[in-house]
Amino acid sequence: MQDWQRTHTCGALRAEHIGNDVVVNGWVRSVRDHGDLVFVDLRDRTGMVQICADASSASGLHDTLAGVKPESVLSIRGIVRRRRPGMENPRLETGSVEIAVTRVDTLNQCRQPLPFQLNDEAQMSLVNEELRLRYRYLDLRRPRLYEMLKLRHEVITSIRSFLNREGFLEIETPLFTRSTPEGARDYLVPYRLEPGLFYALPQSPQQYKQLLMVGGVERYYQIARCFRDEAQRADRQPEFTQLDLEMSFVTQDDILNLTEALTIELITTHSTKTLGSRPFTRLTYDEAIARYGTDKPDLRYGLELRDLNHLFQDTGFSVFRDTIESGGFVRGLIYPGGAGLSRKNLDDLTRFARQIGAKGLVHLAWATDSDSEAPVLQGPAARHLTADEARSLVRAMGAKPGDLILAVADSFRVASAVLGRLRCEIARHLSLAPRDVLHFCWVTDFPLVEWSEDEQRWDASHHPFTMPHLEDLEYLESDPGRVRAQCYDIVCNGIEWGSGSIRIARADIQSRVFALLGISQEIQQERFGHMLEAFAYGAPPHGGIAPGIDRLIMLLTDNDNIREVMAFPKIGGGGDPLMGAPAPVDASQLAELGLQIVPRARDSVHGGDPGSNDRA
RNA sequence: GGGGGCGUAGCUCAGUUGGUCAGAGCGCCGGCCUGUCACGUCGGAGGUCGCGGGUUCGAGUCCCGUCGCUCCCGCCA
Repeated sequence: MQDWQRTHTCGALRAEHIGNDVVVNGWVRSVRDHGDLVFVDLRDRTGMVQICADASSASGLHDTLAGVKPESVLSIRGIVRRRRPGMENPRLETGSVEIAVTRVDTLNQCRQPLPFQLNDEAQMSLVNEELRLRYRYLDLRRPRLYEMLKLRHEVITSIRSFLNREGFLEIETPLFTRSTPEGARDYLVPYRLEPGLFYALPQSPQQYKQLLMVGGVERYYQIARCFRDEAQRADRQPEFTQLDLEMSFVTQDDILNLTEALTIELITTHSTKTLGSRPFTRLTYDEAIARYGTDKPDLRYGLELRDLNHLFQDTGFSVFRDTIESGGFVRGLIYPGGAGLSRKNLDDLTRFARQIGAKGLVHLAWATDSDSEAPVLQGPAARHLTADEARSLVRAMGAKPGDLILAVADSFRVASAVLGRLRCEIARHLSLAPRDVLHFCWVTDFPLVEWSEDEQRWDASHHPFTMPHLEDLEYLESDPGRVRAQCYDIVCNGIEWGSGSIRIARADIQSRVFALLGISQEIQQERFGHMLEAFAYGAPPHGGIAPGIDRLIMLLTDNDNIREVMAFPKIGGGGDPLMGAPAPVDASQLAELGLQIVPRARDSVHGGDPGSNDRA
């Protein structure tokens, strides 16, 4: 053992170590120089301990210590001693003791100044994220980041332990695979041996896991990296991690029950948060849209949507009547206590509704000095409603005096979507969602296909291998829109955490679905021939699910930014400011791959702006 | 592809109608300080106001363009 090597970790020292001759290694968090007395806080991943030197008892060492720079790496030898009475620091685990230094080894002096003050959490929460990611190795020294990485590791460990107990095999699948034009844009990898051919990075291991089922594995899982070249959001990254799992000889309920048991174990083990419901609430897709206006409802609060068509069939208010006559819907939502909202607040809500696609937003404030027998409603639409209509409206909505009733008249889809978004907005304004509750629910029975206006064809709402409900099979050709899929999402607090389905394991059904999706025999064979062929050799009934690991850690740590729960995330355009990726490659590499770069018409390939953001 | 926000010292920010507006806090450098833990205190250095162009006697400020980050819509089977 080298004499600089530690005998204890910084965070481990306690009163019981008083008198011990110890060596600790770590990073300097701060230096407090009092002239003839100097304190250094030394930090490793286990915690922090105070080092103390004074001029009389340790003169050369005192000078060394006083000159050391924050974030330098030191080895400190010394005697653990009790702090003087009144000088204990209750905010430190090691706060009852300190180390009286007898030797200082500077293992690595830190260059100054630092790009940001990583010992100041208040400031770090404001520091430009690109800068933090460019110096991610410094950012990661913050205890908060270490705790996140540790939690992520422990959650994944629990997942493995649970699924191993349940008889699953963890199996790796290839990262170099073939492009499938469905779904998101692929990341492509050129094939050197035959220019013009490309691998694609998998958007998910979907096809491989199904082939594992055909291969008789029966229970598979993987902590799988997935790649999608799509626009980013606060909760999306070009590469992200899913718990991918698949099971054979199971029904939808088997998968839901297993996933639910796993989820409950993860939450109760790794969080102090309360589960919103046990067993998890189950909603069909139709119910979710009808009650919450979205297929990923936040169930931590009520505020359900209501249908109002039956009240306004013959109303004199033409906006409502015309919508209903032309097959549309009038739907409503309550803003509790919202009658007192200012004109500006109401304008903001209306603008918000328009932004999402509503033609307008009807708002009716119930004056507090009127009762439910003769409710006085105020708002631009109020004069169009009869007293009877006002009375039945407040009853149907379950409103109270002082509430604001919001209504949208449009197609069922648009009215629901707009009010669903307004529902979240209202809950945010009123802080209705408790931070310490995780309300998981299942949303089931999604439509198998959705009509795409853009492409004028039916589109798979999950993916083309999703099994229809057997009792709906007869409508597959005659009325595709009413066919429900054996498909499910697990949703938590308004966030889609994972989705899955029972897969089609019969070639005849698969062909009918492909036909519905407008995928010709030729295309079927070209793109999915390997799958169809596999299914013709004895495929077991199977299905699975893929919950997002990153999103789970976000939920557990109250982060709304996915970059905060990954060690080395990418910034907006998919760039990595630390590695400098993506980057140009040598002409010889391109030549070997048979690739030629065609500059964009607008600018040169690397015609960036030299004044900003260039790396040292 | 579209919309909003941001870009001034190492970091976080202020800078009004264009005219001592190149500023603050923290950090950094130097001095002093024996009980601090957001140490204190005295002094100092540090700026192509993202970049380019325009208007003007004069631009951090106004206009045009551009680059970057960020949030949202589209997109993400």
